[in-house]
Amino acid sequence: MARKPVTKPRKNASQDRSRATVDALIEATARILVREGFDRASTNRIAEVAGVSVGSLYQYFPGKEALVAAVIERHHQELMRLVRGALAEVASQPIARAVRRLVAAAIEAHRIDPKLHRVLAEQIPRTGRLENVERFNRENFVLFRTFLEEHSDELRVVDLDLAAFVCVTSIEALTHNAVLHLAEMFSDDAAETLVDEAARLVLGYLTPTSRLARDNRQLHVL
Amino acid sequence: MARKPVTKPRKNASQDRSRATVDALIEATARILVREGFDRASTNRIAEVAGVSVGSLYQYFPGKEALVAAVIERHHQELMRLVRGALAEVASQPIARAVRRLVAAAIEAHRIDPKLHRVLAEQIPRTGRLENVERFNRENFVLFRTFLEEHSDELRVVDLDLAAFVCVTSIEALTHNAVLHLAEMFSDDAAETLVDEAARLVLGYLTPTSRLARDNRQLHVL
DNA sequence: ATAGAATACGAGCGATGGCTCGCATTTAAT
DNA sequence: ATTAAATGCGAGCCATCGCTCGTATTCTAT
Repeated sequence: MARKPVTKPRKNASQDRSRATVDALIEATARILVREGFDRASTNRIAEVAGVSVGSLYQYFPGKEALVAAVIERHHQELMRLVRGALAEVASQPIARAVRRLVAAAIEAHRIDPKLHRVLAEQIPRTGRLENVERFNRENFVLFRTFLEEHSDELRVVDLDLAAFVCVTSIEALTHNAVLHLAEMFSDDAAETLVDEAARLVLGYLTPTSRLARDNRQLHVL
Repeated sequence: MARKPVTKPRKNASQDRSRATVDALIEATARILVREGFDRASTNRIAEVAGVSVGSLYQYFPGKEALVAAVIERHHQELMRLVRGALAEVASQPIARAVRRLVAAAIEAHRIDPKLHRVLAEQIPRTGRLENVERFNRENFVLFRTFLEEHSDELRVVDLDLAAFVCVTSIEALTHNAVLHLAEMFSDDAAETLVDEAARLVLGYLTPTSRLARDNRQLHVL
């Protein structure tokens, strides 16, 4: 096929080549998922879009599920980087400020790649090996629970597990629905309103009324 | 095929026969969805389980999607019967009581057929004709919004659309996650705790602090 | 009893999808 | 330059799926 069997030593090594193939495959999977949906994401099509043959695909991935799982994994890593960052940054701040920041982070996270997020949430069968979506929320739960522990003196709730469940579930659902249903027309303005509302929701739930009133006053001053 | 071409006039009429076929098909679809998942629910398999031939299936349903849609529809009718009932019953009560009752209804609804609910939520591609799931939540939103309107004097929120979105989303997510993740080991006791928490969450969000304190006192007395 | 309408049947067509396997090309080592 | 390992290729196998259509059965009306 190569007219001139070019003897010139080519570029980089074999490990790089295969890595590129793998990356191309994951990227292609993501693109197809976003642009054509889960159903149209056949292994043949993925390979084609990746500019790679099906055979190569099966050298690196045991099947379609693994491809999708890789996409999910990559996406979740991005999200968690954001969330973890916000949590660290906020760990020692008063709870009112902290919660606001965390909600903001949740929204940011959902705005990273909304279309992909939507496909993953709506079209991926959460069956077999693809139930990892749950693990993702588990991690959020654990992180938020430790956050609550460190602020337990500011809270009125007793059962921290329960409280973490309530908060994480609510925030996730709110941001998720907001970003996905309002879709593209989700302005920075709308985002701010949502942060206010969500923060008020979980703060009212977490903190004693006295503290809530005081914090509200302080927030308005700032 | 019939050994004795029994001349005895049989029972009921043709309309009943076809109705039975349709019912059997819907029921079979639901059963397969629950027991084997969306992927294994092929039209052939559905017909087989329904004790009916594929041909008959296609006389009453234009395709697989329609079958699934019918199952969804039936399930949602049940849910909405519950929700609507609770809302009517509670329309004129003070908001603290009302919200508690509504949350309780949401949980009841999710406990009707959790396994089916789970499959519908997790495995059905929300694409094409099957996006009706969203319409369902739309209705909840509208119902709850009018509820808020009628209690607007008891609220501190200004934007009722926004408030309805926050409440419906949170309650739905909480009950959904609770019932599905805790699965079978979701005792009546756990349900009660959840009602408390969810009610506290949205009441704290909806009502002014003064009213909240007063209502809490009242609830404890009762 | 008979005819025609309604209902049911199920073998099989055409399409698609996941995946394999034998062979080609590229790279690294000698 | 030679060789073996690594990597890539893609036609095509096999299974499944959604769905059609010609035929058989049952029901209603007369």
